[in-house]
Amino acid sequence: MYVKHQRKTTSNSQHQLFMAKRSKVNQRQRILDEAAKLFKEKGFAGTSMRDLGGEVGMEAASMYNHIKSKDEILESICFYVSNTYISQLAEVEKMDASYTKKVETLLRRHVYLMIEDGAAVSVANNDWKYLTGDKLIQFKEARKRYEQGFAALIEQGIAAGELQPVNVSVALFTILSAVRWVELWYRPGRGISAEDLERNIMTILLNGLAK
Amino acid sequence: MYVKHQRKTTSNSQHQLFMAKRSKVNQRQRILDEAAKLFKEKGFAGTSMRDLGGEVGMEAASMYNHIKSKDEILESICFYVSNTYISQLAEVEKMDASYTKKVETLLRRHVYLMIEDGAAVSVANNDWKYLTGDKLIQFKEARKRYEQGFAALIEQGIAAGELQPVNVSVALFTILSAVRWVELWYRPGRGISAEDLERNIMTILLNGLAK
DNA sequence: TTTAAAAACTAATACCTGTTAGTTTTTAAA
DNA sequence: TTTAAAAACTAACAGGTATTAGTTTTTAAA
Repeated sequence: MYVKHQRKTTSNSQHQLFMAKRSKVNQRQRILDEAAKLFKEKGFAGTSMRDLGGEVGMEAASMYNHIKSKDEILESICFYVSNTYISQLAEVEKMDASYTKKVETLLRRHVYLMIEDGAAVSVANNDWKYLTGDKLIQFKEARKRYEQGFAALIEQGIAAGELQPVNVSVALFTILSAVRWVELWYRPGRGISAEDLERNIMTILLNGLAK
Repeated sequence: MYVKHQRKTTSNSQHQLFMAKRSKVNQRQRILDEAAKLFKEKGFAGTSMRDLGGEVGMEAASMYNHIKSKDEILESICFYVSNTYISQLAEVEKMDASYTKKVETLLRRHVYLMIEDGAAVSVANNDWKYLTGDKLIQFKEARKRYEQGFAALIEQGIAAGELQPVNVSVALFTILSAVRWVELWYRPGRGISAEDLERNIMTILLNGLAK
């Protein structure tokens, strides 16, 4: 996560086939991953560095060889999520398709990230408020950018007659919230596959519950 | 809130027209109200008793004349919300109406509580995890009871052919989540009235976004 | 095997936490 | 005006917080 799928750079030394198992970047990543899980479970303020150290298998103080501060951990997680969302928006905006299709695609990716990275998404959704100073401002701006881009798609869909003429803000937030339970509820093996889950959500939001 | 609309009991002494402005119950209620606002804003773990005292206009220690502990504040808020939800469910279950109408009514009341008591609902939604021991178990049970009651209405609606044959759990959580943004977003004077808000949400969830 | 950097440790820092004890002030009825 | 209870206060507690400094161990290349 956060530096997703970053692979070991094969060294130019022939003697070294694999990088150290405990390289700086990997340990940092482990700390971020465990932090996301713990923050999701107990909240940022409810998680101590000693808790986190316990989970990582390291003294709290030792983690400072890999991270700058507790705040920096939160920042890394939050901006990984916001950057991912914004990239997805940018990709969809470039698509050559109907607005319905664009909304559907963006929503699908939105849900997909929740399934893939539930803990990080949860932290970005719930603990962003503990960001401070510039970082707080930047995060709010990023979120606003995503929301406005998403809203624009809905608005254009309505203007083109593809979507119901509902209040755009209400539609946007209803959609974005409607999928938030995924992060709380979904676990593989809940009796429903990720595909079925996506399809059901799409049906409800696009076609409604009533017959 | 929590002891909603409890009115001053007119004393049997004729000399006393009004109760003291700072009676024990009122001060306690003020503490609970300010706590709900603060917990919503900064989280339970992120709010100190000194923060709360500052907001109430009282030393932290002085509040212990009115409350038992910080945990008890959280319990009062959470159970006020869960009790309200469960009463609403019980009322709707007694109704003589179609399942669509029942689902709609329950959802309307659900949204109404969010509009009326956003801070308390927010705390019950986000900070319940800081409840401990019995209280945590009881709260989870109450939530489960509400969710199962709500799910039963949807299930019966599907069985009666009134609602789309979607996965009941997905429908339930999509609906319950869909309205959660109200607590984060809605403020009177946002350019949309509570009635319009309710109507728009109902339209999207019952009829869908697509035309 | 030597060497030096990286990553772990222990100990200590200054500060913040919820809560209690004891005291003073406020309130409201006698 | 007296009295007693209620509600505020100050001071202190024991323990938790993130973080730093200094030291030892581990790692991996020379």
